[in-house]
Amino acid sequence: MKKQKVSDAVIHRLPRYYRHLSDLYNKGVVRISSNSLGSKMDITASQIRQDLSCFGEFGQQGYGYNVAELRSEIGHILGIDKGHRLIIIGAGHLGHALLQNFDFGHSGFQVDTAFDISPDLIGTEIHGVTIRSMDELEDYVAAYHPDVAVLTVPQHEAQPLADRLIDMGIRGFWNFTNVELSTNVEGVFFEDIHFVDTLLTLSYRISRS
Amino acid sequence: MKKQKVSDAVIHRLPRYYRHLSDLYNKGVVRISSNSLGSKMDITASQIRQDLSCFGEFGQQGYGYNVAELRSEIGHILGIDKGHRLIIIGAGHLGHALLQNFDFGHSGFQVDTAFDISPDLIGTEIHGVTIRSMDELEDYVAAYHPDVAVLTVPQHEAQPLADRLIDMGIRGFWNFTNVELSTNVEGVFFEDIHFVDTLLTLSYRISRS
DNA sequence: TAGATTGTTAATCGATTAACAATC
DNA sequence: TAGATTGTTAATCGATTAACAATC
Repeated sequence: MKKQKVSDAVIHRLPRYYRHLSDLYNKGVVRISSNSLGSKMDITASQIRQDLSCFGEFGQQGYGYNVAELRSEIGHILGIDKGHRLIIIGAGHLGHALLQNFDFGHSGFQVDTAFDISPDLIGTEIHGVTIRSMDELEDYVAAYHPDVAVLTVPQHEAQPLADRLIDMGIRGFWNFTNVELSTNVEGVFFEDIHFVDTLLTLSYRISRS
Repeated sequence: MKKQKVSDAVIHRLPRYYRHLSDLYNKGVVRISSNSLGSKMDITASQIRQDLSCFGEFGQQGYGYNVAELRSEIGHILGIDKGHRLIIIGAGHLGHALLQNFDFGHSGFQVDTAFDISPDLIGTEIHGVTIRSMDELEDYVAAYHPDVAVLTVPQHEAQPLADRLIDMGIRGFWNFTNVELSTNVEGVFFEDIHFVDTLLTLSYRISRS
């Protein structure tokens, strides 16, 4: 096992490995070689073995990898078994959609609660999750210290809100507003979902074919 | 101007350039050097000049780039002025959220119509867009040939639906289901939004800090 | 003109692929 | 045992950065 900094390229492939292995697992496939997994995922066998070698030795010569085992190892590397907890800030259409459709448990996250400013929503439940007033945010975070905040708020509120939450100790942001968040606090991570960017990439591709 | 295949890395940075230039433009900034833009975006000036050189010469020695002009050039490269048209398939929570919150026009797209199977939704309007029955899909696409389909349908329906739409002539898919779509038809592009993957990346990062 | 900054060529760095000894 | 397939080292490829002549 090599012990070096794991590159972003590798990190971004991990969820994809996990997804494909889960797929095989659900189909009842027991073992797979880097070669077959590679053709399924359309990457080289070399790359798979190289990627995995960042984290350990999970295969067996002459046999390949046990699907259930490799899946669980990668899940572990991704922190799926850490019991991370998150709060959702903004229960508008998008927050609502996430609460209703997204299987957080599947990624090892537990949704603690949601916050909104709308009096109509405060006190109601969506998919078993209580919507609280933004006024309770400070107290709630202080009492239960969730790990991650999901931001589905208006664009201009995102950065000041993130700064507030970082002060309260939140370490991860799943950011659905179309701004790039930043901080100089160590150990805080942002995952920005830029819908616009992906649509523009698509626009680029269909524009020149 | 070099004329080679533009790498994926470059293509994925284009929307980000566009976003930052729009930002500067809205703030009234008239000119910017690759150096200042680089520090704003946290990339090297070299990379910016190298990236832009794939598409033409947009700057002026000793001056830098005119913000409005460069923004408009990149918008043009991205196909923002092509008048692409799209349809939304699935008007559940997520489709609804996109219709209500997402400014398609901003990316140069026009939302033609949406489709759903729910009798409660069919015939209603969301944000000025009519929801039609899935039964009308074939006829509608044949008559108006939209360019892109947004898929916010259940996972297992995504690939067969995509195949159908490709047959009808759709060239681009903005896919919000958690499966990787594929086809062997030439000139069809998929932009898969994997919510799970990004959340798992975040999980990875907060798990080891 | 002098200073600034481009576009491009060359150098470096890192990521992907190939090769192969080790071994199940 | 023979065949298959790993983990790792070496080779290649491509992307990023540095350098600089051209020139506004």
